[in-house]
Amino acid sequence: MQSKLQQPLRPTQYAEYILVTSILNGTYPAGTALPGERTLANEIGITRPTLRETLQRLAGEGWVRIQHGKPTVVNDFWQTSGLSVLGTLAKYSDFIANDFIARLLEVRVILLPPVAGLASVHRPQKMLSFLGHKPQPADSAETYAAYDWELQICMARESGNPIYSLILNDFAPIFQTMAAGYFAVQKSRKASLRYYRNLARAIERKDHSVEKVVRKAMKQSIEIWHEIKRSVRI
Amino acid sequence: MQSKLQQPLRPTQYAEYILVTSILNGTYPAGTALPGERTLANEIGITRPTLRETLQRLAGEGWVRIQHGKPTVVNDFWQTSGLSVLGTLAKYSDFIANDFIARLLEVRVILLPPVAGLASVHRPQKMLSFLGHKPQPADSAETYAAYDWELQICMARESGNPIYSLILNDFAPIFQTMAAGYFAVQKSRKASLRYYRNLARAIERKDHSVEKVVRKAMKQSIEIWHEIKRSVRI
DNA sequence: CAGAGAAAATGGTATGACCTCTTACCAGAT
DNA sequence: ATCTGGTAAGAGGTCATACCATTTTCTCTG
Repeated sequence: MQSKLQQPLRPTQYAEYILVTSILNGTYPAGTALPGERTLANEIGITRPTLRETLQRLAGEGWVRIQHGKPTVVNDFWQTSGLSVLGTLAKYSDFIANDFIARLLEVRVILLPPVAGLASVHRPQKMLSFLGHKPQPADSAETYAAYDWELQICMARESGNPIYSLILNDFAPIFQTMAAGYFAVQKSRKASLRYYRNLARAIERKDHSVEKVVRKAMKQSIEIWHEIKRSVRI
Repeated sequence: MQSKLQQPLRPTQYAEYILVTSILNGTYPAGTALPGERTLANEIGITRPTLRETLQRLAGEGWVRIQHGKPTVVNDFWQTSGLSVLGTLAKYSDFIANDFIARLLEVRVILLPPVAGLASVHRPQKMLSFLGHKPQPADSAETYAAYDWELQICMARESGNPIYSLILNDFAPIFQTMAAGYFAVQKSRKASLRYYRNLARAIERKDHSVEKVVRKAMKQSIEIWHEIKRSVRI
């Protein structure tokens, strides 16, 4: 799979592209020093202020460590970066992003059921009203993708713990790319409709079965995703 | 509680401080447009390139939305930011950070047990060797804080799912500030020692009791934390 | 040989000019 | 009166260059 279509990128975006790919492909290995800003800007073909904007941004994400007077060094972003790298990785290296989708879905199996449980206890009416206008069987993949994402956002918000919202926001870029392919398959849309219906019923029952319903649906979505990937590769 | 002692901040850090606090205290409400870069730089007392570095960084964290030609607008960071805001919030507004610690601990109760379970299955020997050199009862609070943090990092790394490491990295800044106060209390250190011992035994038993042990310890840590906060307020 | 100081390297900031995009406004055509 | 196109203003994007601050290295001196 190729990287995103590289339109005439702005200098700052081009610099980010060059730096990130160079770090990922080993041109600038973790632990080594980056060339000086002056030479680096010259190599990339942009000016130093422009390069610095990009460097500051990458430093904020944990890719590099900038220190006054010392050379800027490349980090092992597994040890220094936060979830925000997922967005950048999704931008510039799709093949890595595909590996991450499976891992992301695994995390979701752990995280979302308790979140749904909290939301169903704190704000059951909000959840039910959202589940009330679920998509129709004939709706497009985009409609399903948008609705499914909004449902997760809704659960996180109504859980009462804002941390969950922040985590979800970091998941957004990779999730969006995944959802397009996922909901293009009819089986996924059908499964999701069942999930939405079962979830609404569980919330109405108030018998703490919400977590089980969500966990089951999340596990099933992993299986469907793997099926899709298999069928695509053949 | 006051904000961190503001040393002679560098212009770029000063700008970040001004902007973040101004957003948090409502000077620049979410949804409104920020003053133009030229006037804003003038107001803060720095130059435009310097301001831009800060703005780019804040935009990367989701505080503002920058678009070519249009004014820069302030975001509702609950809807746009990722976990990385926790670090910035911890920097500039401790009172909010204190609210977050409780929420962060709640998330940890959900997240860490499964992570520990995965790590104990994938790399039991690594976990046991790490648990082998646990701190002594007489060690300092700093020693406990460092060890406890490294244990979490170790579990995330050995879980086999790198996403967990990224999440933990985002937790780091707030967790570090919390650990200092937490492990200053002897009860916390004793409880942790029991936890480390029980965890090692559970891993050796290989009977899937690891998750329960970790969950119990995490819940207890919340109780202890609340006790500490109560005693401090009186 | 050791220490102090100068020089080099590197990141940090400042100026000011110019380019590009977006928007709003206005004159002209329909 | 309405639509269309152009034009100007405002905002962000980039560039060029000079200078400041910190760190490191090397050299000179005692």
